[in-house]
Amino acid sequence: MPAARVLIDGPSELVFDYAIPDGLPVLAGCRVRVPLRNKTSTGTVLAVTDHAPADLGFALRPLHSLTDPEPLLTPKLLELARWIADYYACSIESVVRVLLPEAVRTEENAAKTRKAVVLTQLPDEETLDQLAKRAPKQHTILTLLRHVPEQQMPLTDLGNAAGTSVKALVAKGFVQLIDQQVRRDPDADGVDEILPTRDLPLSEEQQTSLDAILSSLETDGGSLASPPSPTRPFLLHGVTGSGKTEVYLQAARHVLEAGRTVLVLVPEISLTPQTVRRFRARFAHIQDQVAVLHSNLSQGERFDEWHRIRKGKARIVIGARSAVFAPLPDLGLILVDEEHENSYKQDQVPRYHGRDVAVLRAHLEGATVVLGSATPSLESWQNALDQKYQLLRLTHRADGQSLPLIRVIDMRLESKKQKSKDTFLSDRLRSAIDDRLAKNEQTILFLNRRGFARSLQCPACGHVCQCPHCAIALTYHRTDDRLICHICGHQAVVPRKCPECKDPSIILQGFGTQKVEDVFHKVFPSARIARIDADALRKKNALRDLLNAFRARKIDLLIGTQMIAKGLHFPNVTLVGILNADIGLHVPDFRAGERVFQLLTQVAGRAGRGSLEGEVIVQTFTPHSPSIQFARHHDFDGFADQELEMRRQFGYPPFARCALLTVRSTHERRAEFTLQTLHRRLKEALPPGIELGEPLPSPLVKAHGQFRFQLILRGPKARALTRHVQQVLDKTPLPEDVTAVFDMDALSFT
DNA sequence: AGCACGCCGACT
DNA sequence: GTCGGCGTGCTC
Repeated sequence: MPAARVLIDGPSELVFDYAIPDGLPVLAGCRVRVPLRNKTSTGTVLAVTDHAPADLGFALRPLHSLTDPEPLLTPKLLELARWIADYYACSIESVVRVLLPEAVRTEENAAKTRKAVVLTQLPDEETLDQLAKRAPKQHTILTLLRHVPEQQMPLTDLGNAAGTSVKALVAKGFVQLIDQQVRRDPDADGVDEILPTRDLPLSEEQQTSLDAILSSLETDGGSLASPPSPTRPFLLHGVTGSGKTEVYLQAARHVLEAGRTVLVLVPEISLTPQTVRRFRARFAHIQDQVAVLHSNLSQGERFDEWHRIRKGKARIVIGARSAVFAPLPDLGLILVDEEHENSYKQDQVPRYHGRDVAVLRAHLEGATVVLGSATPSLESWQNALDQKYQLLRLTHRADGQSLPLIRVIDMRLESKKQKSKDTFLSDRLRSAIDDRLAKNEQTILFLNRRGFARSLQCPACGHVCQCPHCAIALTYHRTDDRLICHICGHQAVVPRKCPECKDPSIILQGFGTQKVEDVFHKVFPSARIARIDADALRKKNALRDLLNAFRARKIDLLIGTQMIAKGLHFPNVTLVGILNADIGLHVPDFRAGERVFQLLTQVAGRAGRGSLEGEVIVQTFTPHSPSIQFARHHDFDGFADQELEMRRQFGYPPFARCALLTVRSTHERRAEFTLQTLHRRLKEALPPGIELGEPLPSPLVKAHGQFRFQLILRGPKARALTRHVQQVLDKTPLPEDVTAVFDMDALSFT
């Protein structure tokens, strides 16, 4: 008898086999109801076999029924899940959980309905006249219904007092009450009005890129007769403002016209609304076919969007990382915007990289994948150099503007000149801002730090206020007048005197967006200044409102963190100031230089996007660092060359695969000892080529009340690395209260 | 001896 | 997650 392997719903990872009753069309990916002990549970079929496993020693119980007639997961998505489980050393169950999120599985989230009144039979004129006199309310409702589309409207739209009148009309047989399905639209409150756009004329480079993408779509068919064959992924390297989006949009149009579907990945949830709007505007005639998928949707929204996508009602899906699993049928094109962004890597199990999964999914589905960036990751860049990816380049800005002029200011000289230790505004930047204010042009100031000031340090004894749960300094937040830990959120009151030496002159160190804002109000009293960072944006829609105000030129000076580095397009911005370019350059991470280069390039790209020329002023204490110098000359190739040389020399990615094994526990000794044990076992029978790092305390020794120890593994082949670690973990029971975490292709080493 | 409670492993 | 078996320990 055939059997089904079923993953039971719920937080546990139970997988059991069930017999399939005769005639029930159970396929892998189906949702089923199964007996579990003396109850009924729901679950997902992972696989179907012809015969039950032989050595069980008991008869399989038969599964009850299918919840949906068709499988919710396609064989290709299940294959993707198996690959991810294998590659990232996690259970297939954990991957299926992501493929088929809770909100999508839960039947309570199924279609939301509301009562609607529908006109069934209009009474004759005579009756109508009578109603007008005797029951004017009923008459009004009938006349209303006559003139609305489909002659129906939601009950609530008739006002709260309509109930009795409607009841009377139902009794007379003129109207009926029905349950109307309502779509829970995640973008509903974001849409003011969408003005349709048309394809823009393309530059020569854009046209060449588009042609290459389209020809790959043609050769790989999409015809039903021949299954599509995989094509090489494209790496679209386009300088900031070069019009990558226009290439995406036109490629998407061709795919949609060919009857296939499009998946668009953006690095952050906050970037989805603007992308959705751009696609809805371009595809205005089918704008209800645009769906949004990310982890901030409500359960209902998620349910509706997911099922709309699976049924082919939504043919364009836009979302963050997890949208890579969108159940699109006939997938033709995957666009990964800002492919270098680290946020594509999930920092929980399964620790997959959205970009890499996109490449694999495209391969499995015979779709074309385009990775776009102004600053490609060195991993993707090396793949292009190796001809694994096909490189497409946009070297000019679309509007013919030149890239902004970047000036580097040596803050060491500036400090001497101004005779102050915490200078953050150079004379050059100050006069540049004055100049823009006079010309009524806009400025963006970028600062890579949250909060009012970094830390609270005693000038007498050097004591720094630290978080009791995490080994980092607390950050002072002025609006709350509190110290807050940026790792765990712990809050503390500000001490009046030093907790160590009782000196009352404890002072604030460093500077954050709030302090910068304060100082700038004093230096530029006439300027309209606003601040954008995670703290200022707790309110819903705060980001959208602020950006709208900035676009409408109600703000002269925008101060912000990372957030304003990405994808924003403001034609009137002619000056971008980077206050502290060094931040992040001195962290213990081999990708530090790459991150600073990316950040500077992206932020600088916000300047001069309109008809006016842009200028960028970079303040730094290390003006000669390669990241800063190459960014200054807009020289991605030069940066990549020297950075790749360094990576090759030291055996870092992309020339080796790199993984991180972390052990956590509330007991410091237990965590350390467990990692040492794992290290010893990993060392025994270490496959050739794998380099095993020493067990060390994590750079952030303590976080969330747990002690962390880690080791780094490197090797030429990801699979060999994963397999070895998996084998050791499988046969090493962990002590109580100890967790081990394996992160393949780790991007963060803290 | 009889019963309450809580831990722990099994659930196909 | 949830059920039930079983051991512990307290009470009748």
